[in-house]
Amino acid sequence: MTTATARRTPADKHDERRRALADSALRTLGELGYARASLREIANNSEFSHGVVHYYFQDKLDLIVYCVRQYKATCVHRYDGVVAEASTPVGLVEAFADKLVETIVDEAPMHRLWYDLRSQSMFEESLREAVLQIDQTLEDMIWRVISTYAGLAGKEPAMTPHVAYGLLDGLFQQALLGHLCRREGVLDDLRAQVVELMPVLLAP
Amino acid sequence: MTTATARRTPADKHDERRRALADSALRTLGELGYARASLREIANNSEFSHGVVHYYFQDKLDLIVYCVRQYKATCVHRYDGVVAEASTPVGLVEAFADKLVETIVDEAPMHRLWYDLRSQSMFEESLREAVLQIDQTLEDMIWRVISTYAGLAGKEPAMTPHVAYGLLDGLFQQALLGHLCRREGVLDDLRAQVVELMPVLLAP
DNA sequence: GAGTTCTCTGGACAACCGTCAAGATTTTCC
DNA sequence: GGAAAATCTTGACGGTTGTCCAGAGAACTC
Repeated sequence: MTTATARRTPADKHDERRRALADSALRTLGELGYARASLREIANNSEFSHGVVHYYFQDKLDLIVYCVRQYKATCVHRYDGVVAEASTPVGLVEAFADKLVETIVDEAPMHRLWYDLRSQSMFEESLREAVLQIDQTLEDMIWRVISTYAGLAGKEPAMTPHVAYGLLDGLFQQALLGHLCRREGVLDDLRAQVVELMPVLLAP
Repeated sequence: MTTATARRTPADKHDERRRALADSALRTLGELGYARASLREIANNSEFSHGVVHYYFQDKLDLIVYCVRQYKATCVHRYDGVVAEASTPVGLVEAFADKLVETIVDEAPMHRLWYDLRSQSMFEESLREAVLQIDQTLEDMIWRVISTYAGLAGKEPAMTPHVAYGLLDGLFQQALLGHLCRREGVLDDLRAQVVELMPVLLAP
């Protein structure tokens, strides 16, 4: 009770603990993937013991889904700055492409985890609700970029948000795999690809 | 030795056995995914016992990689007919879009397995070589469609094979997930999306 | 048809998994 | 400060996994 930050209720503390545990789990999940990250390994890479997981989460799937949702929350506003600070169409596109590249460099483990989970949801029905929600959020995020870009260019988007997201996601996924394989030039390629693709997404 | 087909060497028979085992394994893998398909489950869904796997394959990963390569071989010529029979640009595009939809309907388990394995290769380095090879083969397959399409239309492709494949793969993956979630209209959407996208892939 | 090689079975193994619960430890509250 | 509630540790459990192996069975050679 010595600091001003100690004014939290027990429920808040409980949530805070869940977040901390999920944070540790995300690191391990990003390193090992969904299948090979055991609860013991997750706990080992954290300050907790392996039994505490079932105090804060019902089971492994509950933990995973919570982790994924938490990751979504930190991820969804990554391009807000790009949108806010852009003043020209070309400037927006280049800042966006740079940010995509930066994302791959800085957060490759998190994103391979995301693709892992999305693939798992094709088999595991209980993952689908969370995955579809996150996918929708990412689509919205991309759409904020594209509609802003269209506004700056004085044109209309030529595609639905869903299609635009699907196209960009395809390129991003390809670049992520290439980056993890330490292929030369994939990041520059991605930047160039995005700069070239974005005008195509607008109606002439 | 009563039939004409019995003229195989022991080595051939060994390979044939490997193929049969891999065939069974592919079915189970398509149903359960890479992580949850155990060797026992794979053997149970086949005519073999679980011990025989290590007679024909070094370990689980060896089996998986062999399966993936075998799947590639059956998959890589799926669109050859479309390319061969097309006589007009629009006809090619529509036949191609139809075939993509048919692929999702008929072979959803195989394709979710493919995306599962590609995601796993982001974590497991030993999978990458096979995955990159297959990805390249699929890219070549797509490129045969697109370059034929460009020829029929009397234009030039506006993108590299890599980019074109990335874009289409993004849409395909999205549609596959939607199909597995039993979303209404995803297949019709995919068809329309492809028909709309293909002209964009050509230079004006 | 005996002997050799190939093929396959089924059980055993050590390791690991998710889950749980009993009890130790800490925190909270009066 | 002591009771009550919360948080956490530790060890155990039943089950599953990949792998290995001794030996049964089949196929082939001479």
